[in-house]
Amino acid sequence: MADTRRQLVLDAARSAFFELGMEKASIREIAQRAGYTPGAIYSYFASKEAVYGALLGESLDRLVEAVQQQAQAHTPGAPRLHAAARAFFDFYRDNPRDLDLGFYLFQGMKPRGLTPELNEALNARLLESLQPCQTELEGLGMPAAQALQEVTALFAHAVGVLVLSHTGRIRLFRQASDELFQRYLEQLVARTPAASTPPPPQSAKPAAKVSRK
Amino acid sequence: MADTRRQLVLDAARSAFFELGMEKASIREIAQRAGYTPGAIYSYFASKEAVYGALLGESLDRLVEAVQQQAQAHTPGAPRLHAAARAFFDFYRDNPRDLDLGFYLFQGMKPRGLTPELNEALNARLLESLQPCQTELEGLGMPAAQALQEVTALFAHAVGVLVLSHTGRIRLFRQASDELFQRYLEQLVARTPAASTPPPPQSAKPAAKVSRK
Amino acid sequence: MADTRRQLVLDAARSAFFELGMEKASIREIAQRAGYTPGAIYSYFASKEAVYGALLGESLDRLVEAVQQQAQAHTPGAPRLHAAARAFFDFYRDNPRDLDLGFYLFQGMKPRGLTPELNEALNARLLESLQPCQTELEGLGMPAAQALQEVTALFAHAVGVLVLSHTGRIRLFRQASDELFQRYLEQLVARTPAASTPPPPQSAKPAAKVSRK
Amino acid sequence: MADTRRQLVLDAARSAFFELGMEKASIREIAQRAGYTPGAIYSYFASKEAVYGALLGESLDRLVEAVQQQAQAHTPGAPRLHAAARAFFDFYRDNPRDLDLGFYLFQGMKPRGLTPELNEALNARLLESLQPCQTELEGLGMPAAQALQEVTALFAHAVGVLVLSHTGRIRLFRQASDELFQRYLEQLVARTPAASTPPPPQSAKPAAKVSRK
DNA sequence: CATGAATGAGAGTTCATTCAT
DNA sequence: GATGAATGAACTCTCATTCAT
Repeated sequence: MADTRRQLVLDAARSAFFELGMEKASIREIAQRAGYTPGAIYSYFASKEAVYGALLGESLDRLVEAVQQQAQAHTPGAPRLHAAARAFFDFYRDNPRDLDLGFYLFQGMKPRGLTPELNEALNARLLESLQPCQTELEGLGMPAAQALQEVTALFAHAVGVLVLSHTGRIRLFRQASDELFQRYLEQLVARTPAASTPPPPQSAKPAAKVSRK
Repeated sequence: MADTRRQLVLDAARSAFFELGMEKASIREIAQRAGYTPGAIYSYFASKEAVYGALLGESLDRLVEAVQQQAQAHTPGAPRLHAAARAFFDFYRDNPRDLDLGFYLFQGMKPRGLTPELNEALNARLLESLQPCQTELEGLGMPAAQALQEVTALFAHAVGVLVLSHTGRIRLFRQASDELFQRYLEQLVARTPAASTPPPPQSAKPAAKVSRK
Repeated sequence: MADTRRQLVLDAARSAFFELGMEKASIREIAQRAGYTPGAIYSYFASKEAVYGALLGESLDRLVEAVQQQAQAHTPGAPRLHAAARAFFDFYRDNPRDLDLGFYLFQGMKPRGLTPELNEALNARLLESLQPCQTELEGLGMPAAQALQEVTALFAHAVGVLVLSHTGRIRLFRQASDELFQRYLEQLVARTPAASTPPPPQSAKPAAKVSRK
Repeated sequence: MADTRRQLVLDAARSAFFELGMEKASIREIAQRAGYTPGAIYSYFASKEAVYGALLGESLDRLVEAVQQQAQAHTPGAPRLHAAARAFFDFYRDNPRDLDLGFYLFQGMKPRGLTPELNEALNARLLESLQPCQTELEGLGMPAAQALQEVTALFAHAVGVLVLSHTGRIRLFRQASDELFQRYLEQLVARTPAASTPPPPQSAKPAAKVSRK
């Protein structure tokens, strides 16, 4: 019951943020959309920043789910790597406000909203979203350390292309972001040992997890 | 004379922004640092957003100069490509506030600050900063169209790594941004036809310019 | 049973007030410390001001007890006068928040919290706390009317020194509050007729009570 | 010109505070009385607390002046001591809100409004208001150290009686504050060596100043 | 008796911007 | 060109209190 109403606030916050952007999505605006008075918001969240922390948490949940769903829908090996990486990219391409959310969190948030615990949880979800790529790269015979490097580079490339696309700067170069990312993916696979050879029999030992140790 | 004073305001704005960040660099603060009262700023700039537009223009000027200086200091071919690309990357790595400036422009700015004319000028400078890379890739035998693709990807990759680094997210992966970008550069050179072979005699025909036509 | 719970709330209120001061000791805070929700407080008290009224009642109870205990522990006459007066002074010196409580009542409270009945009860307790001083002064041969004057002055002096001490203003004068009050006491005794002569045989007629008639 | 308007704000603040008390004298209320919008107040004062700091400063100025004026109107010695001490007492008896002002400052103010410099200045004024009493006591042959003790005690007594009077508690004792304070003064003079004898010829050496060294 | 949810009023403060002088 | 004063709208957040359940 309380969760339902908290969700109501969160939905209002998301809609406000998606329509108006960060600057205009004030507590007043959120409250109004939720059918509340401003003070009521503080029954559910300790501060405005906390609202955005929760919003980002949701966003990352959706991301993780999108990636895992796509990964499971494909066979292991290069196809599944493609699927996972593209799912990550497509998620933000199709939901650019979720990208904004992530940027905002790490730029403007005050310590109160982004507690160490929340930060930890958000980081964990981010790593989780990239875990399928790591797993597949290792499944293709890439050593764990190198796979981690490649995943990081993949993440960076995706973010870069998305930012260019989101800010419209990519038009300067008359390039399409999809193709750009696609080409990067193909180059990555080309660099991967077993990618062009038939995949080895399913390894009994599970791939090393992406983790901060 | 008027230009001198406008520059004074701009210097004050830069120092305010670099020290205090976007949120705290108010018109009041800028005026005070320039030795003016708030109203006076509006003699030189139409709005706060216009100030930041001008600030970004300056920033891109410095970027272009940094890249060209590094490019000229090296021999043509792969070494010069490296130099130009790294100069681009290092500029933002060493001056993260300039990166913020670029992001801010495309996220928070009202139309009033980013007029089409200014936008045009800013775009032109951005392309100019990447022109040396384009030139070198073509010098290494890469067709102009493909070189443009690669420059775009290079730009995207740099931005992605910089964002990861700037937001601290790269620590999650225990990776160093310099190495990450360096590796990308090496892969790019490896993909380039004449890069490992001795450079062909200086082409009489100048490389196609990066442009929006 | 209901009294027990009311006492629970009162204990929570006292701890909140003593730790956080008047401004920060909100109904929310009190409720939380009592293990209740804010609304529940209103089952026991009509308003926040009423809580503080009750708190002050308790405080005065403790004061009366402290004074009486000290007075009984000494022989009648000047020593017992000293003991009673000092007990009054020391109570507030050692518990400055109780002093705040008294001030708050007469400065910020709305009529609702300080009903005439409560006011009556609080006044009665205050007079009770000073009764031992009155009794002793009369025991020393001072006429009742004059003793009342002296008790009033003693009360005023104690309050004055306490306020100076509590607000730190006494430091301006490089004086110690204890000595200041002690000197006043000694002067009072010196003014009292029989104070230096042996006390007369215990009067059969009890001393006139401090009262508002 | 700016000073005139600052004074306007200060007058509005004083009237708001005197009529409504501290709690209800909000920035909005002050601004309205001054004919301003709330934001305009911050052109003159850094914070609400700063307004009250200035208000107290004014109050102490009036106090100092009242005391000095009364002192100069009387002959030196016991009469002038009486005059100065009574002027101090009467000032707060007749302007009880000024007493509130002083209490508020040292109880609730945040550091921002009560800077060390302001605190210093306020303390200096307070000492200044008591200086005439110190001077007269020394003129009556009292050693400087003892005179300081007596001035402190006098100050404390005055404050105590004023508080009792202001909070109405004095009625409990059916005493009049004026008489109470008057009697204290007479006792003080009686304790003073040369007070009943004709005053000595004007001392060439000026009396030691009340100071914190 | 107690909850939990919500209100409504108000708090202090900030800031880009305007405009008469 | 520059000032200085002021606006007006917004901001986040706090809190005593109410009331249906």
